[in-house]
Amino acid sequence: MSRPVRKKAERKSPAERAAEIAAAAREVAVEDGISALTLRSIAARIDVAPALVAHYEPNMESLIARTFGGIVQAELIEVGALVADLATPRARLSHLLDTLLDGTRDDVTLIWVEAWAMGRRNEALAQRVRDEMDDWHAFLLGIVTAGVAEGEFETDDPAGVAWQLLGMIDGLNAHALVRWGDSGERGSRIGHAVEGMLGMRRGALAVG
Amino acid sequence: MSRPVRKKAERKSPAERAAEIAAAAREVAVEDGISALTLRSIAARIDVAPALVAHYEPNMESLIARTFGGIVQAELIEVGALVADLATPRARLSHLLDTLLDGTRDDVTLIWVEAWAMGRRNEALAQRVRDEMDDWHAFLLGIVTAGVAEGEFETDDPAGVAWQLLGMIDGLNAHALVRWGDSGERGSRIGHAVEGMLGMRRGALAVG
DNA sequence: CAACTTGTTGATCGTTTGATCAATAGTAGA
DNA sequence: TCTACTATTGATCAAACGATCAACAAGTTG
Repeated sequence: MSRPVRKKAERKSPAERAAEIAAAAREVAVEDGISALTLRSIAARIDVAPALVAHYEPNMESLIARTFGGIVQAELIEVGALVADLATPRARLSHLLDTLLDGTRDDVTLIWVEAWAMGRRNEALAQRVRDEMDDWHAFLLGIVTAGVAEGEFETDDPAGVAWQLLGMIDGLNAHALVRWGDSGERGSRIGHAVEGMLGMRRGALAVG
Repeated sequence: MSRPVRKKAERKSPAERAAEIAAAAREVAVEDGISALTLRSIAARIDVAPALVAHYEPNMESLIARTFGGIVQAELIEVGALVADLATPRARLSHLLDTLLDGTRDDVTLIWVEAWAMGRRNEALAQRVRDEMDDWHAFLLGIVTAGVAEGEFETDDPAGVAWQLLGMIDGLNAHALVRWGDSGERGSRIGHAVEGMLGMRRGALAVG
């Protein structure tokens, strides 16, 4: 006779409850991916009736899209801050790659991979994915163009290089979702490829 | 009063029926992804009762895993044959990249992306994904080592380069699932990166 | 203190899914 | 021809999903 005991949820202001639901959704997504986002999984996490979650969201599509956006946006800000203080574009890029490929971000990688797939059935999510990819591209493009301006990098297609970088990072991380064990080597492998794209001599990226 | 009309399926030998079901599953997966593989979607395609599909498969997990394997294996064989006759490793690699990044293989890309995500809930699929990735890696490794032996490429970590190549290809293709429009540029962007990994001078990959 | 507003819930609906099983109807062998 | 075998099916189940809505109750206002 041990049913889930929930008396009655505390009454909160709409803004507060909406924020709580959004936070719960982010937690669920980080733990089990955005494919695990259901009215019931979110409601259970904050010990609330599923209908309440539905009451605060027009539909699941938009909730998934917004949750994806929140997580990915936060990561971009976090990573951006982590790199902002470094002296040179080369150092920023090198540290960025080390950070993104250190194998500790599989939770966010899963979210990206699921988003690419689910985006084909959820247009709101697809639009959000495009927006966030644009933001990441702009971030990388900033580093690349700065490096070109300072003479560290050399390319006639900075935007293309930025897309290429993003593709490499995402692809290697996606592989790690199923292939364990090689996380430590992910970062080191990408070096020469980046040097080739940016006209650097071999090993120049990782130095110092 | 227009119900789906199906009298009774023609009686076939187990081997024949099993092959038919496998083929139907591959068709469904290529059209709508492996997430669309259900007893009912497969049964409907060959105009058969859903229970018959279940009768031929122990469970959905293995059906999905085997269907994934069949599709991906076929593509590797197809692409391998497409490139086998070319004279030099450089030509093989160049043509391979052009082929895989020409934007005409989104169907298979969707299957890969879904497999990385679904592999976390379907161990049989995850194992199959690892196996197929190993095969692709071995294929790329063969080209790289041949190039090194013939003096076209230069690297002290051919296996790492092969993984890197695979990651780049998959990442760029995955992006295209949501970001259309740039398919024509995918192939051209990867060139300098590859040249950097393989110690080639700029532009050497694409020549002739 | 009464009336009103509204945050919250249980109940319920319609779908879709994988799975099981007794019953049916072709097919081959005696 | 009769019998044994088995490929195939309809019916059905439980689980999980998004969604809706009348009803309840905790605040707020007058």
